[in-house]
Amino acid sequence: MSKPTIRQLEYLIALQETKSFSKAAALSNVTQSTLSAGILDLEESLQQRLVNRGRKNITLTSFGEETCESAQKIMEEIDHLSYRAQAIKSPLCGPLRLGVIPTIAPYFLPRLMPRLKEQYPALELHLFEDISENLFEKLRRNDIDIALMAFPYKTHGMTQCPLFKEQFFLAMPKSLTTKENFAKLDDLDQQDLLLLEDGHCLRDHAVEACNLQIPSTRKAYSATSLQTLVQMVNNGLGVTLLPEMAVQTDHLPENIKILPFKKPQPTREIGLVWRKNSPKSGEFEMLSTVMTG
Amino acid sequence: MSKPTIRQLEYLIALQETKSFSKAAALSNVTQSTLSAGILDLEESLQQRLVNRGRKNITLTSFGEETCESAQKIMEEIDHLSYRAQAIKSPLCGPLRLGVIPTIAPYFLPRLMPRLKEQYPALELHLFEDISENLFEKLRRNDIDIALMAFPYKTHGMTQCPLFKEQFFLAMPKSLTTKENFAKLDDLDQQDLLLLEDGHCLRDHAVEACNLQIPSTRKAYSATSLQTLVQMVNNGLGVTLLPEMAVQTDHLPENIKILPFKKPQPTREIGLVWRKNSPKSGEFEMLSTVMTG
DNA sequence: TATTTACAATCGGAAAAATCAATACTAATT
DNA sequence: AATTAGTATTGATTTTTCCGATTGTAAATA
Repeated sequence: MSKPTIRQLEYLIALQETKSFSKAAALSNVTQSTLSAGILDLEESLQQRLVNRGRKNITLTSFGEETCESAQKIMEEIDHLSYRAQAIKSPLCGPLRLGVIPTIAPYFLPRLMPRLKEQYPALELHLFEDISENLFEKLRRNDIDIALMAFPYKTHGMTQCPLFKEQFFLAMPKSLTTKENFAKLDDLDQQDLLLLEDGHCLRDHAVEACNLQIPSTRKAYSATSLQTLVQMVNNGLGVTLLPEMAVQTDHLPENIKILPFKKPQPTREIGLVWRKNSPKSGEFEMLSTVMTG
Repeated sequence: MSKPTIRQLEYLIALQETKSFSKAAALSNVTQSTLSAGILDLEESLQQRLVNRGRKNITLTSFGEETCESAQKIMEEIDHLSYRAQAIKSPLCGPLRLGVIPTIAPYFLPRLMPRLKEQYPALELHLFEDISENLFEKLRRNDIDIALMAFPYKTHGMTQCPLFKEQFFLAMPKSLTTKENFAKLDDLDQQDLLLLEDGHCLRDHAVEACNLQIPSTRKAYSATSLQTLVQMVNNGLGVTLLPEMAVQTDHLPENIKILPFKKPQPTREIGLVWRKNSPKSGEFEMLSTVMTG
């Protein structure tokens, strides 16, 4: 009544993948006899058949499938173990798939990349620009390792790591001059507020921050990027909210005037999101300090 | 650069528990030299120190702790594996800790136990009666294996297995005679509705079902068990809602009249809850069929 | 029907590993 | 300096793993 072996569990996984003892053996880099014996041992130690040995093709029993799932979990955990051991010695090294929302990417990445290159020259950053919803889905499916996005956003089963808050500014055409040097939230719904199209969290956060009811008729004015939005404001079509980083970085057109808000200032929070069980969690913490620093 | 061994991970866990190579060795039923070599091998294969070897006492490095957590997950998964292999051959056998809420236990268990004894004579049922909140906590802490309770109730990270719905009946003193043979939900807030004390989900479900605002002043009337509540109704102190099983089973006092509700009938759902990753999930499914059948 | 094919199980021996018992080593304590 | 309390090391022994060759068996083919 001994315990299953990691090797035996590997054999079982290979067997499930190949549905053949000989192929599974090749996959596991052992001879067929070894794998056969290994599986028999496993069945012996569990006192349960794992494989239906048909003449033409073999299948796993339902308990075999169940066992295989556990085996995969175990192998995954072991891989994580080894990965982390490696990552301690040379963290943030090799490929890393980073998702970024469109209202952050063009402003934050140019600042980030040089610093990252300097501190972690071996890091291969693969970028994916998409809206929060899609990034979240990509995270869940392990299509990306980590996402840079704006909160509040519910990310179940993930770790959220807030980096910093930034305030929104009012961008208006110079023609709409006021003597005021500050905008007030109350003023907003009286004017033509231009927003990004649906799906951009910036839109939601702006709406939320300003406590506005946006009638769907306004959708006619929605734009697909902040740059476009700025152009629309420049042409006198209305006003909009711009996040701090867009104001600092963008080469803004002539005809645009930026006003800060009086308190309460509308803000959004920028942060990282990753799967709670990611083996790279430790490295992501380090990444976050590069991003805040 | 080989892979960690299950045995090595066991050694590490023993080491964390005992903080001593010799004691850990004894715990693992090997000699001190074996365990020492095992840990060294593990450190070698991960290329990382796992143990701070102080003269007086040893500690795990932070990576050692991290590795130990993974090791525990792995061991747990392996235990599950072995347990399930065993459980297939003789399911629902041995000790099982079942939590039951007080508004179900006295009515349902007398019906359940004989059938359970018949179908699974080797099952050792240990019963824990408590309110939903505490049962949930006991589940989380693995103080019980499974709970029988009433829905809706949010049980995060658990599997809910609904068994059946039961309707509520109105229990009133015979003195309050109406010509009606049915009660209506609208009638309720005009009368003295007696409820269980706070914490009982029956109270919440009744309130919810009847769409009532219960002023806290009514608390004066609250009782600690359905039996007590029935006595209060019997003494003409008011009316109450009783679940179907209480009506069917209880030897109700003379002075009480039971009325069914007109549609929409208020109901509650009875079901099982267990940890999603419980190795006994398969057996619990079987248990549920005994309970519905 | 006889033969071939395809595949898993089994066997015996060799290589690798895990383990033990004894011993060496090291720092703190007496 | 001797003792103590702990871990590391060593060499022999047992156990496990693995290979290569062989056997066994049902299906496919001739």
